[in-house]
This record gives sequence, structure tokens and C-alpha cells, in this order.
Amino acid sequence: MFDTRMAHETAEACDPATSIAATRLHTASERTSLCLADLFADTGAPVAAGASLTDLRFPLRRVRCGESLFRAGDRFESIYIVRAGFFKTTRVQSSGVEQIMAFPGRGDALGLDGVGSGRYRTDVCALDTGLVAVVAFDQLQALAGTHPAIDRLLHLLFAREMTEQQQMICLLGTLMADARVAAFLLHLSGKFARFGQSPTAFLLRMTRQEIGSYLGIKLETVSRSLSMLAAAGLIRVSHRSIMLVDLGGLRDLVAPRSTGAAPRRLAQKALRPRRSPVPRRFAQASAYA
Amino acid sequence: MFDTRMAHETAEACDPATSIAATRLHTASERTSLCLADLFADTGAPVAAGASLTDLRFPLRRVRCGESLFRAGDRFESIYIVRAGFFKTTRVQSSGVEQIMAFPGRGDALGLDGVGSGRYRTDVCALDTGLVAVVAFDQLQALAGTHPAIDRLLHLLFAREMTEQQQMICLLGTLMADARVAAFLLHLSGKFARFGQSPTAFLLRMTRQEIGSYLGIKLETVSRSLSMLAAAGLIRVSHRSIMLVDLGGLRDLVAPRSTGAAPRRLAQKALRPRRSPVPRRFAQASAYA
DNA sequence: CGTAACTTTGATAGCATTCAAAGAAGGTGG
DNA sequence: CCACCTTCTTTGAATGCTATCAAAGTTACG
Repeated sequence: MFDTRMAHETAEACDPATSIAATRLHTASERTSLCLADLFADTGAPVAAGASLTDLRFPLRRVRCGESLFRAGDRFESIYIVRAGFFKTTRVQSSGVEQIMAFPGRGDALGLDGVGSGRYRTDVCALDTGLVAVVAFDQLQALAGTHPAIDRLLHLLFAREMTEQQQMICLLGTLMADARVAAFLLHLSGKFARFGQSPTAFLLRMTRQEIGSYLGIKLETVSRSLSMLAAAGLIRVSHRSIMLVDLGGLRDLVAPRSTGAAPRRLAQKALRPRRSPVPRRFAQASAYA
Repeated sequence: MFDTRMAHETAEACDPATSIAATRLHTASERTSLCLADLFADTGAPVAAGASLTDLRFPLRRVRCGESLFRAGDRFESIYIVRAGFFKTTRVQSSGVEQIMAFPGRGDALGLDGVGSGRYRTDVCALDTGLVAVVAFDQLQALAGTHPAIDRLLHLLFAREMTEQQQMICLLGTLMADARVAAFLLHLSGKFARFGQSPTAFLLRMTRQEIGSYLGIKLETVSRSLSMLAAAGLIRVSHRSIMLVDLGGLRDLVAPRSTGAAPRRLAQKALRPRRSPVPRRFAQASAYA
């Protein structure tokens, strides 16, 4: 149908098992712990000048493909900063239905949802061989007084997670299937770019079912959407190999700029102060006569 | 169709403009600031024994119906703890589409999403007359060293917000319209119960359109779902007046327990370590021949 | 080389959206 | 205080998108 040899080779070159990331992983595996400065670097947090960031050590933990880092209900003791590899975060609802909440990668924090209750609320499982820095939370809190940078780092991680979840809510609340898949691909693209890999050609680490669970659609719909995006010339797909051909077209699908006047009208309406929507004299209403 | 006089009277008794909440609001308005202990009490955070919680003062701010507390893009300076009233949190996407993210009420924190970037990412607007405690964030951070309780409060607020957003993602990702509306009503019910109001009869502060924006469905679908829940005998509806008749039935709709084996099978599959989903010898694959 | 898991595609059914219109409630101005 | 107007809510009918059911092709692994 189309010549994907180039896409194929490019994706191959970006496979973390073979390329730059592999070197990083190798380098990292020679160390057994990280310092605060490493965490700041990994998470992309702005580094405070003059702070002593090298005296605290955080052990590294290797997680093999398919292993779980922690499970929902486990006692909360540490948060984790991903150094290498991809993970999936799953939440099991009371009904037994489970949903994938995120696909964390390098620089992302894991386990923050356990802070409030003392227990993790999600399962985290490695999609390939992963490496995480283990950050004991009570140790972190104890040192927060002498290291103001710790608080800032923690707040940044919280805020980042909240922002990402807000974007997810908007995606699930407003976009239809094709646009969700396009947004997902752009999201991955940005992640790979931050890892120093190609933002336009990569291999998916997860199945169609996992993508569908994440995006709130069925696996068949994911497959169909990918095929439609390919038919529209925006991407190229062959199983797990993805090539983004038209980034602008993908963005337009996620955030169409020709969707007209409705948004502006809504914004204006929001500006105008509203009268109380709750009737003050509700007792005198005649609806119940 | 049905006699709603009782529902009506009960709802009336629960209207914050006329009942217990009104007394509270009156009492609160006589004060112009709160101390840390008040914030702990309002948010339901466990109070640390022996901590000095009364020397810090946080000013109160009154927000009239329709007024906005802050807007997306405003410089982040403070977080707010809601003392009275209902608000709506709106997020405007780059496409101009706006979506309601939450309906915060008493005890909820507002503005936490600004911590990371230094600017608020959402609009917050009062749905009725509201009262909030203004907590200057840099002041809070400066005092965190001497008041360990502050860090714990902040972490609790972050974690609570994250948990609520996770629930929202699950709702949007797995439930259909009727169940979303049922979950929304149960959510409101719990909130009213925490306010000391009736959990089974209350007035909605928001329009069908706002509910729909929050739940990721259209306003007509909200109306239809409410009508269907009423037809099923689970609730009674008349415009903004809601009466929950069968809480168990509503919960079953949100988390059906007879949905069979699929969840358990999925959980078992998740337990089993997976092989690498990324083909190691991808270069030799023949799909591209 | 056979088996199990994953992906793709088709046909059909179900649910939500869209378009449309009428009824009800609240606020405004005379 | 009443009439008008705007907004909100409800309901119907038709369309469109997604889920479901089913089957074939592909890949990976033992």
C-alpha cells in the first residue's frame, strides 16, 4: 500500500533497546542510587542555585517487563521517579472494571496518589524493562524543612500530574474517537521528543486494548481510528510501528480552529455575571400544585 | 404525575439560603479571617496535636453569584478554601471549547492547579454567594518549615484533588450517560451530607448544560437520563429539585455487581507477567516486504 | 511448527447527538 | 402587580458514532 521501509528503519533507530536510550540505561544501571540533582534533571524541574543537592541518595530499582512496582491497596511508603522504560497505571473500580489511567515514562512520578490515604490507589506495571528512583516519602518530608527545594519539587510533581489529568478529562469529555487517538499519538510524540528520540516515528509499547482502556473506547475503535488516520494521510501504521506524517493535521483534528462561533459565545456568557440559578422564592412556586 | 410536595418541602429545608448553612454563613461573615485550625476543620484534615494553629490568620473573601474568583492565565498567588457556597471550575482548551471540571463546595480547595506554572489554568466562578479563605501560597511555603502541619494539609489537598480527578476519568471512560448522571447525583448527595444537609433531597445549583459539560454529555441527554432515572423509580425530579428515592439502585447503576466474569479475568491477566510487547527482532519482520 | 495473543475489517445493533419545538420559570420594565 | 422576554427544561424524530459480534490474518513464543 505504501513504502514503510523508511518508517520502519526510523522506528528501529528510535527503539530504546537499540539506541541512545539504551546507552543511558546502561550508564544508569552502573549506579545504584541518585541524588536530588538527578531527580531535578530527570523531572525537568528548575534547579535552585546554591542548594545542596548531592548529599541525599535515592536507591534505584529495576523493574522487569510485566512486573508490578506496587498495587492498589499496598501501604504507601515511597514515590518513584521513572528513569527509563514505560509503565502503565491501572485503577480498579469498586465494580471490578479496570481502566488504565496513564502510561508514565522517563521523568514522571509514580505513587503520588497514595499521599492522602496512606495506601496506593492504583496498580503500576512495567511495559518493558524499567528503572525507577525510590523516594521514601517520610524521609522526604523530614528533610523538607532543611531543603526547601524538596517542597518545590513535590509541588511541581503534584501540579504536573493534576494538569495531565485535567487534559485527560477534557479529552474524554469533548473529543470523539479519532481525535482521542490523534491526541494520544501527539502526547506520545511529545514524550519521545523529551527522551531525545524521534517525535515522528516510534513503536507503541501497549496493545490496542490498553490504548482503548486509556482513551475510553474499545480496541476495535482504536484500530479503526488508526486506519482512518492512515487513510487520511496523517500517519502511517503497521501494527506497533507508528509514523506521524502530518503533525499539523493531527493537531487540527484534536483542536479544530474552524469550529465556529460557539466557543466565543460561551466565553462571553461566562463573563457576564449570572443571577442566582436557585430560585429564592422556591417555596411559592406553583409547579407542585 | 407524582406528589412532590414532600420532596419540595424537604428540598426547601435544605436550601442553604434558608437553613443551617445560612446560620453558618452569617456566623462566618462576622469574622474577617480564619486560622489554620479553621482550615483543618473545614477540609476535614486530621488535626495535629500540640501544633500552634491559631497564630496564622487567613483573610476571608466574599464572592457574589456569577463573580469569578480567578481566571485562567491570572497570576497564581493564592489558593482558596471554600467556606460556603458552590462554585464551578471551567477549563478553556486551546480549541476554544470549554468544559466544566468540577463543582467545588465547602471544604474544597481552589487554585491548586496554578502551583506548577505560576498561573491558574482554570476559571472559577461562584454559582451562588460564596465565601472563601484566601491562603497566600508563598506565605504558606515560607511557614512550612516551622509548621509541619502545613505540608501535611497541602499534601492532603493535592491528593484529594487527584483522587477526585481519577474518579472523574473513570466515570468518563467507563460509564454511559444514565450511570454518569446517577454517579453525579450520588456525588452531590455525599457533599450535601458533609455539609449537614439532607443527602436525599436537594436543589441543583447548575443548569442541565453545565451538568452535561461536566459529565461529557449533551444537555438533552442529561434531561433524558434524569427522566429515565425518575421513570425507574430511583429519583424524583422537578426542574432543579431532586429527591433520591433509591440510593442502592443508583449505586447499582454506577457499579453493577452482576456484570460477570470479565473484570475478574482481566485482573488475572494483569497478574501474569507479560513478555515484552515490543518485538526485539523488529528489523527482521517481513511485514514491510 | 503449532498455539495463543494481537490486529484488522465487516455487519449489525445500540446509544448519544443533532435538529426542532413547545412548555415552564425567572427577571425586567412598565 | 402584571406582561413580556429570555433562559432553562423537556420531549420527539432522525442521524451518526461507537459497541458488539464475528471471522480472518499476523505475530510472537514455546
